[in-house]
Amino acid sequence: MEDDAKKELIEYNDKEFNCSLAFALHLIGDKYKSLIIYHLKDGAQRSGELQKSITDLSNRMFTYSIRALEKDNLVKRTVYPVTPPKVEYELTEEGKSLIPIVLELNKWGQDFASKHHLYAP
Amino acid sequence: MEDDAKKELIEYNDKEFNCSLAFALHLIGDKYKSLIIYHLKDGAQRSGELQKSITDLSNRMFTYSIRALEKDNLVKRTVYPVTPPKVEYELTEEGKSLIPIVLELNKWGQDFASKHHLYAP
DNA sequence: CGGTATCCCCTACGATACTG
DNA sequence: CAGTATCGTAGGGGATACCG
Repeated sequence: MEDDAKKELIEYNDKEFNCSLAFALHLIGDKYKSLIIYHLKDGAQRSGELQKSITDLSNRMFTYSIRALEKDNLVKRTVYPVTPPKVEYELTEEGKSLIPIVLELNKWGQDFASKHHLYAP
Repeated sequence: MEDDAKKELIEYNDKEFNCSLAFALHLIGDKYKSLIIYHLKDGAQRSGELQKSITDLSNRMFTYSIRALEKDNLVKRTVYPVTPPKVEYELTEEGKSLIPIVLELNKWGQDFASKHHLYAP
């Protein structure tokens, strides 16, 4: 029973999760969060660079996603008091613990796309 | 570059994905799909049992999610022509390849919840 | 028992414009 | 350069009722 799915209730920010898997997906499951984590895997990145590195990531959704990751203590934000402003983001230790999972999921997606010949010419 | 994120375009069901990670999340990232995969990890299950095993899973969302998984060739559906009707679901080989990832993600969620003392008494 | 159909809501997400 | 504000949309998701 130890490593089985816990049925115990998880409470987080006034929300409830019946399963740790559902909870994990809440933290990183939406469209851009895991992409951000992926792109931060090799170290801190400047805000603009990070945003540009992710295709189709609008400024609005970037802010939205990175703020959520920050709140959840997966990403750390550092502001340098210079002009023009400079902001860097990097993974926290807890955020880094997600890297292997994200890498695996990415690889799985690659394999699936290759097997089914989904890559456009 | 081999195991890096491919920038190549993935086309799937009239949708486009710029990253294999985003694509993978499209396949299993929403609220219940990964939970279904998790609960099928030990073998085939009868429809009703499977549905009941997942807390808060409505009949409607169960059908919706399992149909999508079926279309994506991650789950196989077997109908037994008896009365009353009996239907079983099981992971395909491709679906099984997701088990380790889902297990890891589940464990990660457990660890996070434990560290932050999120488990309700 | 297993599944579909309808109605409706909420929110993740997009586009655009604007501030320090 | 970094971020916020506002408006608008699509679809994931809940509740309920109904078929073979």
